[in-house]
Amino acid sequence: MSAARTSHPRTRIQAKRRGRILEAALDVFSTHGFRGATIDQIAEAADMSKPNLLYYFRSKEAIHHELIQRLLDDWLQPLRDLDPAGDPMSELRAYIRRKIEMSRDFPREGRLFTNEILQGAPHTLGMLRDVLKPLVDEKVKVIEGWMKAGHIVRTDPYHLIFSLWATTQHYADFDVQVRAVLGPERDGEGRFEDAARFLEQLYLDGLAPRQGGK
Amino acid sequence: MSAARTSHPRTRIQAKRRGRILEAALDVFSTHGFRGATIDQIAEAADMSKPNLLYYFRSKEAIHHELIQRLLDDWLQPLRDLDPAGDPMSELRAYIRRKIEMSRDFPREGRLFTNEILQGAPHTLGMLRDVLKPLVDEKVKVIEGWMKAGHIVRTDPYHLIFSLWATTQHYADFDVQVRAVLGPERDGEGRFEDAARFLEQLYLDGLAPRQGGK
DNA sequence: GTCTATAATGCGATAGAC
DNA sequence: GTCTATCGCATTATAGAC
Repeated sequence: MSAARTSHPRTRIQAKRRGRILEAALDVFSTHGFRGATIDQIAEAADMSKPNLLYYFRSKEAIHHELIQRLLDDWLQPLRDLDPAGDPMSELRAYIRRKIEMSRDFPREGRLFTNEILQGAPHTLGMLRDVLKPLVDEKVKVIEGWMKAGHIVRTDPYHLIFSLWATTQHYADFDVQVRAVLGPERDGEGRFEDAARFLEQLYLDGLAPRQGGK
Repeated sequence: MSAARTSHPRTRIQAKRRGRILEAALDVFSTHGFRGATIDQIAEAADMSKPNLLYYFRSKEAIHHELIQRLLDDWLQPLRDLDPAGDPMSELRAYIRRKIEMSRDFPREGRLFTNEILQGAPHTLGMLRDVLKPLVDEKVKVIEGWMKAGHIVRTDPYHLIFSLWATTQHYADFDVQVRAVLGPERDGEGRFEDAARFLEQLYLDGLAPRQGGK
């Protein structure tokens, strides 16, 4: 069969090999960026020859494109899960927990996106407008609802979301720096738990309605 | 004279040309990363030929190295300026303001560092340990002093600093995303002022000592 | 489907004239 | 100091045998 290069492989064996390539590509793209990554590196990581890899994907760009598309949905799931009917403080706490867990368990995915955005989102700008912005706009309305109901203090909901993204994503993107600063004496997975606790305190205290109520 | 390649050019004309190269290189490295940048691009941006550029710098890596070294000091200045004798809330507010202004006025410098850290700090790891960590350790002690004196709530000072870095740096690194989400209707330099106000509110309210005491 | 070989281009760096 | 020309290697992608 000669349909290996389509996005929808017909056979199980093709799906499996494409999956192995994507897994290897995630490794390489996330640490070297798109241009810094080479097909050779990806092929070696996927344990196959370069021409063989290019039998499954038309080009380096095609691999990157499919990777971005597949991962964006997962990446936004915590924000999608923000429940308008839930208790605001519990929802925020759950969101922070989920995002910190993702930085701990899937740092490569985060770095892939950061690399992409940092370089001006050349392959992703359309998705930012068509997928990301509508979702954020929707959740901003949820947050504004909580503010009007007096459950959390009034503030700029867009910048609140940016701030949540930035603080949680930091532990994936700047992992090297975080570990260098914490030093060997505090090295270990505990930093993620410490981060979650700190961020819960910061956001939950910072957003709790004031007693005096303005 | 044949000393153009040393780090300390003797003549004014050499310093000027090297400066023009570094300015162009900042542009290119900050948007494409080290490996994504080409000497051709830098040379064109500096309006000189590639061999001419390589007369002033031994190699692509030498340009990058000097850029990182020159900028790190500026980059850490706001943290250095954190005054143990100052009012904690005013010091934090000033720090946030300074960092947001830097993201607005010097976004390329921020992206240069983020690119570098994201890729595992291959050229910078030593500086993180020798320069960054000692400075952070020193300022952590300052913050701990404020906590013990009851001026701000007790929390993890390392993660507080990470959080401040992440939230302020976000507006340089993720500028494309921020603008895509805010949309054309909120596009304009106002986003930096909005960000500063939001962050002041978050941190100052979140860190203010509770009325009931601990 | 997978391989070896190689085409085609991009890129860092140098040679050598002026 | 600056240029044109070019070397040498890396890298993307393809050709064609098996």
